[in-house]
This record gives sequence, structure tokens and C-alpha cells, in this order.
Amino acid sequence: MLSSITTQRNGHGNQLLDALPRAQRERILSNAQRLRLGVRTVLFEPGQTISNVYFPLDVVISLVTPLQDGAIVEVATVGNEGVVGVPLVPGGSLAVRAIAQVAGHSLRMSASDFLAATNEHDIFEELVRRYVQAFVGQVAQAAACNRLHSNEERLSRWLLMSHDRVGVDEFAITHEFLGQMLGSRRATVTLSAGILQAAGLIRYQRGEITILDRAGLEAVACECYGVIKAELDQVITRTREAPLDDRTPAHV
Amino acid sequence: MLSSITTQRNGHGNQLLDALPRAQRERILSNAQRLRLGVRTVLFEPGQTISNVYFPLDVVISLVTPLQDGAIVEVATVGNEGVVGVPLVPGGSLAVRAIAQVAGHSLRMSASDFLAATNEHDIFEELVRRYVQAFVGQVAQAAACNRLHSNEERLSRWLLMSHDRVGVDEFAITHEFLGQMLGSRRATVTLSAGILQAAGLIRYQRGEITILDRAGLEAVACECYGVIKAELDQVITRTREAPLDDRTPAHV
DNA sequence: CCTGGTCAGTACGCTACCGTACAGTGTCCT
DNA sequence: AGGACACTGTACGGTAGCGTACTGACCAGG
Repeated sequence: MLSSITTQRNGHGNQLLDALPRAQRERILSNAQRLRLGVRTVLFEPGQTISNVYFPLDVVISLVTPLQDGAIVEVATVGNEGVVGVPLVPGGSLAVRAIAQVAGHSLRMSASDFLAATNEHDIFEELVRRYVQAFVGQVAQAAACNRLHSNEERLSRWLLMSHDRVGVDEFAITHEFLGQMLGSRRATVTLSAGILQAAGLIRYQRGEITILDRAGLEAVACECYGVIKAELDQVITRTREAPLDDRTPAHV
Repeated sequence: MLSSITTQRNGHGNQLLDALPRAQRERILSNAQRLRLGVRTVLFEPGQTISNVYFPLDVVISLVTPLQDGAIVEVATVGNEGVVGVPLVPGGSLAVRAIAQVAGHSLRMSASDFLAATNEHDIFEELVRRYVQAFVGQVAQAAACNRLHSNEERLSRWLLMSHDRVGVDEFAITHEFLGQMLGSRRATVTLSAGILQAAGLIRYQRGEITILDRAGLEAVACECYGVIKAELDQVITRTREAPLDDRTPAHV
């Protein structure tokens, strides 16, 4: 499960890390481990002190809010565009559960190493802060989306977001699990998924889903997909474009 | 609308500020203005660069996500327990609209003064960071709540949260506006509110609502009220209990 | 005093879901 | 091959809340 990491190649790692100058990236990652996260692995629970921070590579992590009756609802998705478990204060916690949605690989570092790295590398800190800001936006959009958009719209959005993050057209996910993410019944997911399949946008069988027509899915999905994507994309581009003056500029 | 502030008395100001030692608080507030925010005043729009930060005193600010079709949904409420518009990076923005829900007073300072204050005063920075962490939790809880809880539950939660923040039993709010916050029709709000009124928990007429029975409302409201309240309360208590000795990570 | 505007009450058909439940089908294990 | 299991398809009654719309009450201003 564990393997040592030496060098991350640009383009096949985590976008936040890849946005850093190579030397800084390797320095920051000197204490990180690469590991595989199986489906349904729980990284942390609500209120639990954060001990590790994860940079997804091709794994997809869902942040979900568990309710008293056992129901859970996804409030955000994190993949290689972000980082899971940013502790804003040492010893801090988050109010959500982090769970691997689609199995894959991730880099892990301790919360204290992470905080030390943000203190030491200003660009890294800025990236992380911008990501946190975008992350809040994602959760806010999800809050509105969960209230007002239909099952089919949200399912399409979810599929697109996961597709962006896993990097392949086929991945494992069951209707049951999708229902938990969307806060809907399994049968409702089956219905919506059936419509998407009949329209030729996806294909699935026994827990394996294939994305056939992204453009079609985007047409069905609610605006929230584009809003969230644009917001997350800006994390990297804005940091590159407008580095803080009193810090080391990114492109020197 | 503007009046100079000299000294904030403990207990009648903003809880984040009141948690600071008096000298620090006065220093931080030296460039702040006290101002009244009328109902429906918009503090900022999604994506707009944050130029000012607001510390509510008795005003209640709603953070809402506007959707393409014009609908809006509340994703968080901020009162004297928090702060509106924390810029995590200079020149940053938030993905939500901030709008005064119940009229009242607030302290305002520029984003740059705010950032300077967090850099200068470690306790202040820790308070703000803890608040941001709790704020994210609030939005996450709202995302789940919006999906799964009934109109009546959410209305009760909303009334309790506002009641906590305005500090009086009677305040102005219309069904129409409530509907926007809850992401429901005005008529649905009228129905739920009628039930609460019939049960003797509230009274209202022409936009003035009176809280009659808090305990009763808490029984009707979903768990989310308590979860969010506990999370926000911890911002102050945890900071008091475990202030940072310096900026180095806790367990090194 | 009348008028126009804001606000709440109510109604009626409609739809997108829910809860539950059972049957079918593919897959893996023995 | 047979059985156990996991996953999907489908059904059926129930309901919360929608869209629309009309009514009446209260209020401020001319």
C-alpha cells in the first residue's frame, strides 16, 4: 500500500503541487507518502482532530455530512485539483466525514508537516488559501444545488465532476452509493441513470459506469457544474497570474 | 449612518472581538467604523473583490448563493458570533452574496486593515481561523439540511438562529423573504409559519415576528440548529482554553 | 377618504420525489 | 454446477412541496 515517492512528474500528479516550482515541491513532499485508497476508506470523521492531509492523484474523495438518522449527504468532492483536510489551526478538525468515493492514489503528509510547509513556502500557502476559498464556494453552491435542482441534474453534475477527477472514462460506482451522495433513494438514482443511459450519455452495469458523452451530460447537468469548475480552475490560474509582490514570484 | 467608536463594552459587541484582550481590541478597531445596515443591504456579490470586513453587532447577515434562474438559497447566517467577508488572500472574493437579513449595527473595517490585524495579533488570527473552520461546517450542515429536512424544521432552525443573533424577541421578516432564505415558496412558508403560530411558538403580523417559545421551536427544529450552534460556540471557548504560544505547530 | 402597495391566507391540480418491497440478473465462491 | 450475494429494474401508494392565482387585511401617502 505504501511506496516511496521521489519525483512527481508534471501533469500526472496533484494540480496544487504541480503548480509549485519543482524544488519547492520536492522539498514539501520529502515527508509525504504515496498510498492507495480503496473505495469507502474513511480519512476522518466530523470533529476528529486532523492528523493527516491528503493530496489526491487519481482518487476521488467525497466530503459528506452525516445526519443523526444515519443519512449522509455529499457537500463537496475533492480530486487532484485540491487537498483534503486542511487544518486552519493546529489541532483543528472539520465538521465532515472524508471518504474515498472512487478508489485511487493519493499523497499523504502529516498535518504538522503540512502547516510547517505553508509557513515556509509563501506560494504554497497562497495556493492552499485560494483553494480553501474555492472549496467554501463549492460547498455553498452544493447547498443551493441540493435544495433546488432535480435528481437528474445533480446526478449528471456528480458524474462530470468525478469524470474530471479520475481521468478515465470508466470507473466503479453503484447506484446505492450514488444515492447516498445525492441524498436520494437508490431507486431514484436507477431511474435517473436509466434516462441518461437511454439517451446514450452513459453506460453502466453492475457498479461499473462509463461516460460516453460529456457534452450531453453537461447539457443535462445544472449550472453548478460549470460554476464550481470555473471556481476551482481559478485557484491555479490566479495564483500564477498574480503572485504577491513581497513573495517570490511564481514565474521567475 | 456612521458614528465613531471608541470603546466596546464587553457583552454588547461582537463575540470574536470581545474575546480579545481590551488593548488589542481597541488597537484593531482603531480604523473601524460603526454603521447601521438596513434590511436587504447587500455587502458584496459573488466573485466581487472583498474590500470590507464586517463584524455584526445586532445585525443578521445572510450569505446566499444566487442561481441562474434568479432563485437564491441561504447557505449560512452570520451575527455577532462571527465576521463577514474574511479574505483568505489579499484581493480575494467569496462565491456568495452577503445581504442584511434583519437590520442592525455592525463594525466595518477595510480588508487590508483586517489582514494587517490578523498578521499582527496571533490570538486574533487564531480566532478568525477557528471561525472560518466553523463557518465551513455551518455551510456543510446547511447543504445536508437543505436536502433532507422539511420546510417546518428548517423554518424553526432559521428562526432560532436569527433569534440568537438579534438578541430580541421581535424582529422584522416577511414570509416572502423567508421563502427565499429557505429555498421554498412564500405560500409554503405561510403554511409552516401558521403551524408554528397555532402551536403558540411564534406570533407574527405584517412582517413582524415574535418568538414566544424557544424550547418549543427547538423541539420542532432539526438537529442542525444544535450542531451549528455547538460548532460556533467552540470558536470562542477553544481559543480561550488553548491559545497558541507562538506560531510554531502545536506538537513539535 | 380613497387608492395603491405590501403582506398573509388559501386553494387546486400537479410532479418529483419518498418508503417499501419484490423480482430479475450478473458475479463470485465453493 | 449450485448457491450466495450484490446490484439493478420496477411497481405502487403516499406526500411534501411546487406553480399559479385569487382574496382579503393592513398600512402609508396623496
